[in-house]
Amino acid sequence: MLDKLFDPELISKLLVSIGDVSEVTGIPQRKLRYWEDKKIIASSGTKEGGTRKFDYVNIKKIILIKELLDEGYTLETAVRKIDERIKNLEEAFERLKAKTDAGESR
Amino acid sequence: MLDKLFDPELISKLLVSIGDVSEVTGIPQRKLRYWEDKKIIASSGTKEGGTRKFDYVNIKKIILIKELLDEGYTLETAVRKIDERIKNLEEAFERLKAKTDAGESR
DNA sequence: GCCTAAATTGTAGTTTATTTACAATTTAGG
DNA sequence: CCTAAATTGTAAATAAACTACAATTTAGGC
Repeated sequence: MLDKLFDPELISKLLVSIGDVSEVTGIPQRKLRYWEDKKIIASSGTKEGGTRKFDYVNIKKIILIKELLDEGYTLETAVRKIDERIKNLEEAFERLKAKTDAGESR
Repeated sequence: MLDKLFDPELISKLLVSIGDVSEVTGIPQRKLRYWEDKKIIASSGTKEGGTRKFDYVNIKKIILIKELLDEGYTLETAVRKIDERIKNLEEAFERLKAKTDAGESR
């Protein structure tokens, strides 16, 4: 039972405002916008002319970058170092979503 | 590896605006506010005089209620029927968070 | 120490999103 | 048809976020 607890389909649809991402991660909004400009992170579900929204994977990415920056890496290096992990995370997510789509309990 | 994929600590901090919850669930904003007035759902992380934010569990609850309403149940009955499931969901969440806090990998 | 590129930050003015608080309307069942 | 539950409408006010300028700070190389 426990209906899946973590429903990847739903989790991937949870979009968080920049203000709340800033609170959760401890990264200032201004810096988040800068990182997005530099294509380091991406906002999603943002409608034309609307406000930014970040999803779970990108928020996780922000947290990982922050950790490496605190360890003294440059932005570029930090991003490169977590690149693989993020890729894995995304793929694992997609696999889980696909599996859910493919039926199973409700 | 795959650093936990679903980090319950993080997931429970993802707060979604009423507009986005409305989009995800298909329930009009007006109705969500009404349900909150009736104490059926709760918004969290809402700062005094600020805007509502909904967390994963409440969004899941909204979806479950919607399903039962579509099956013809009244609001009250729907809520009563999912009550147990939601309680289990919350508890499972807390257990997972506690386990994460208690150390383990990073 | 000085120079450069990277990294971060500041903010005014504008736009988008949400709120409250009033009330009206619709729906289901006895 | 009547009542209570359920839903909906909206104006005016407020909160939150946006952009687009540019300035500042930091880290390394020489």
